[in-house]
Parts: sequence; C-alpha cells; structure tokens
Amino acid sequence: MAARSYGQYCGITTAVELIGERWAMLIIRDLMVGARRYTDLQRGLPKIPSNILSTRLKELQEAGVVRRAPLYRTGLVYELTAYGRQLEPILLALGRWGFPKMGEPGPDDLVTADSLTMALRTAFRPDAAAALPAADYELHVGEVALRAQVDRSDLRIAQLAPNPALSPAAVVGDPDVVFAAGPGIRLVISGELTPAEAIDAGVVHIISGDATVLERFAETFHIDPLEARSAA
Amino acid sequence: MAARSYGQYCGITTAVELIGERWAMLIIRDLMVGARRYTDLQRGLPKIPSNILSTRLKELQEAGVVRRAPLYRTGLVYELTAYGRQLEPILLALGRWGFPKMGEPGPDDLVTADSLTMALRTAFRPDAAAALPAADYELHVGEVALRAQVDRSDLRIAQLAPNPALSPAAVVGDPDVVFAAGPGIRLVISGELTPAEAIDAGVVHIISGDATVLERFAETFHIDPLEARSAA
DNA sequence: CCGGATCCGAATCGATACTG
DNA sequence: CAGTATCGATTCGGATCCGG
Repeated sequence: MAARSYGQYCGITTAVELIGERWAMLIIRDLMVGARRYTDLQRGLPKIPSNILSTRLKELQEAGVVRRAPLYRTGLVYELTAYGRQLEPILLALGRWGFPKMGEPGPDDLVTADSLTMALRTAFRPDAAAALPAADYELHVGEVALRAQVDRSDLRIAQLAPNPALSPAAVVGDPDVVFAAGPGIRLVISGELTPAEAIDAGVVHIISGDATVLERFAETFHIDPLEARSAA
Repeated sequence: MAARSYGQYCGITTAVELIGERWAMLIIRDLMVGARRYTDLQRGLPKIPSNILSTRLKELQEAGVVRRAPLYRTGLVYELTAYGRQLEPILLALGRWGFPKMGEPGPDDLVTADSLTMALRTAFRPDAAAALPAADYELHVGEVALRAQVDRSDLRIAQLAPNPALSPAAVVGDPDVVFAAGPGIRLVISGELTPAEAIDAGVVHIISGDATVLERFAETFHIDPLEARSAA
C-alpha cells in the first residue's frame, strides 16, 4: 500500500508522506513519551478507529519511525526508532505553534496523560528553569495526574494516574506543591493570568503544599502566544 | 466546515488540525518562498485537484495561516500571515528529517522551482557558509533554474526559470559557476559524493564557470543523513 | 488566462462488531 | 491483548465547466 504520492521529489514532501497521514502525528506524540502497547495507544487516542491505528502502526514501521519490541514474556510494545525520536524538536515546535490557537476546549475534548506530558515539555523553558531553584510539582488535570520534577535545565515527568504502570521509574520524595487545574491552565502558561489570579479565578486549586511555588511553575512553563519561537 | 476533530485539548493536536490536512503543508511550503497566485500554486503542485486547493486555501485563511492580497489592479495572491511564517523553522526541520528517506525519484516525481528553493534553504548551513568566501551559484535541475547567492551566513535565492516573473528582485552580476544537476545532487548534499566525484559520475554537469566553487557549495549545503539535527 | 465551482467515481476514514 | 472484518459516511482525485 504505497502512500498516495504527491509526485514531488523533495524532503518536505517525503516527510509529509511518511508522517502526514491522519492520526500519525498523535501516535508519534504518545510514543514520544515512552513505549506503548496497542491498547495503551487506544486509551490515549480514544477516538481513533482500531483499523486506522493498526494501519498507521504498520506504515510507521515501514517508514522506520516506529518499531515493535517484546514486553515481558508475552505482550509487545511499540516504540520510536532513533529516526522517529529525531522528530522530537519538530513535535515540540508544532505544539508551541498550535498553542495560541487552542481556544476553549470543546465539550468532547479531553486531556490525556501523554498529551499533557508533551504539553509540559512543549512549554518547558530550560533557560528560565536553570535560573530558578529546583522544583517538584504534582499536577492534576481531570483524571490525569503527573509529577514534574525540574532540576536546573532538566525536566522529568512521571505519570501517576490514571495509568502509572509504565512510568519510567518510581518517583521518590514529596512534591513541593500539589495542585489541580482546568483547561484555563493555558492562561497561566501564556502569561494572561498570574498564578495568584488563576487561584482566585478558580482555574487552579492548591491541594497541598506551597502556593508560591507556582510562581516558579509559571516562569518555567511558558509559551508566549505572539513570539515566534525558534524550534531549538 | 469544522475540521474533523481529534477530540483532544492539546497544542500539537491543534496544530495538526490547522495544517495537517492533505496538501496543506505543501501549499505552505510554496508560499514560504513568496506570495503566489492560485494558478501559480496549481503549477507548483501539478497533482493537486483544483477543488482541494480551493478548500485548503479557505481553511488556511480561516486558521490565520494564509491571507489573500490584491496584486496589481486585478489579480490576487495568497501569502502567509506572520503566524504562518512562524512555521518556517518547522518546515525546514521537516525537510531535513525527510531528506534521508528520499531515495530515488519515482518516474512521475518532479522538482519544482519552489520545492527546490525550499530544499536549498533546508540544506543551508549558515555557520559553515559564514566561514567561507561569498559564492554565487546558478543551478539547473530539469526545467528549473535558480540563482543562489551566499554571502556570509546569508542566503538569497531567485528563481530564473521556468517562471521568473515573481522573483523577489532582479539579480545582478554573473554567477561564479553555472551547473546542471540531476536528482543525484542529493548525494552531494549528503556527502556521499564529493563534487568532483559527482561530475565524474555525470550527476553534475558544469555549464560554465569555476568547478572548484562546487566544493564551497557542498560545504554550504549539507544534510548529514545520520545526525539528529535540532530544528534551530 | 485567472480563479475558482460542480459533478462523480474511487479511495479512505470512522464506527462497530468480531476473533485468535 | 492485539488486532481483522465489515460497511456506511466522508473525503479525495480527476475532469469538466463557468463567469470575469
């Protein structure tokens, strides 16, 4: 099943033929967080038809972007190849580019653990973080719970819920702050609301810990809606 | 006509909904070179159905990526908005990413002026160029003829043929070298062939000027097929 | 020529059901 | 868990047509 060709001999065209089909980028986004089983991908992309997921995974393997690997004795996972991982800066740049156009979530829009993980990576500013003390956040959005640990310019994110099984490693210690947020959290990321204002507006709710640490959060995770940020 | 939603509230998803439809990226690629009329786009994308082009242009305007502008007294062009131009580093990074998978061109694959222009931008290495003397190349690939002027880390490309009308400005002076290349030029870009080898192999043919200037070309325009290059 | 709009068959996608 | 199979709903592709 050769992909429908655009009939052009060009690197951009080739890239789009490899990863431009519907759903492909979102599969790659989830695999960017870590290896995932078929059913993990289904949970993370609830609206993807099963046959499309199956087809895309085959195409992405054919393209050298994804590979199958055994898991335990029986079971298997899909994971990005080295070539697929090279898409990371592109995916992060796309996320920053799309951020200003997110608007309000539709009634059926949901936030998954993997999409939120990548959203935090998207908004992460290593340079800003390096100038701040280390911080340890626990963030709840709907059913999703993440632990984000920032140490200098290094970010590590673990998924606590709803599916902590495949998290990279056990997380030790206690977070500096535990907070819950709605979709309005994007206004904090964009700088339209300060953390204090977000708490007052009910967009963010402190569950435990030190609310002032959220100031650091807002500086560390930020996307300026107007600024053309290079993909670096 | 709301784009079919992926049902996720996420910047990457939003980006893909805005520019992920079939043909959209290639329209943007051509507009990245300069403003284009409807029929220019058709010529640059010979395989795009007219109704798809029309639909995409409407969607991209709706998305704030493209805008219509008057041209002369009658006539009109499509051009990227500032928001659309922010895609440039992403598009260039995608071109670099896809480059190693280009393989041999299919029998129906063609090279257009805009795709070749963007391919040169994709492969351009400002740092390498800055360390070299200025150079002025005239490159022919099939019917397409480009003039690429490199001065320090600055690259300017003008389209001489087949459609020089919309080129940004008249090009003055004579190029250092005029050469014709086939698709095998990618082996020079990748470093698999030196310019001398490419000439011997018939991949590159010197029409006039100094063949040794091609050494500079190979250093200036280069994509390492293995190296994971950041999108910066 | 320019800038599309319209029509229609072919291919893909989406939803659901089903299976080793 | 990891997919196929089926089938109606959409979209795409190719061609033609039309007003300026």
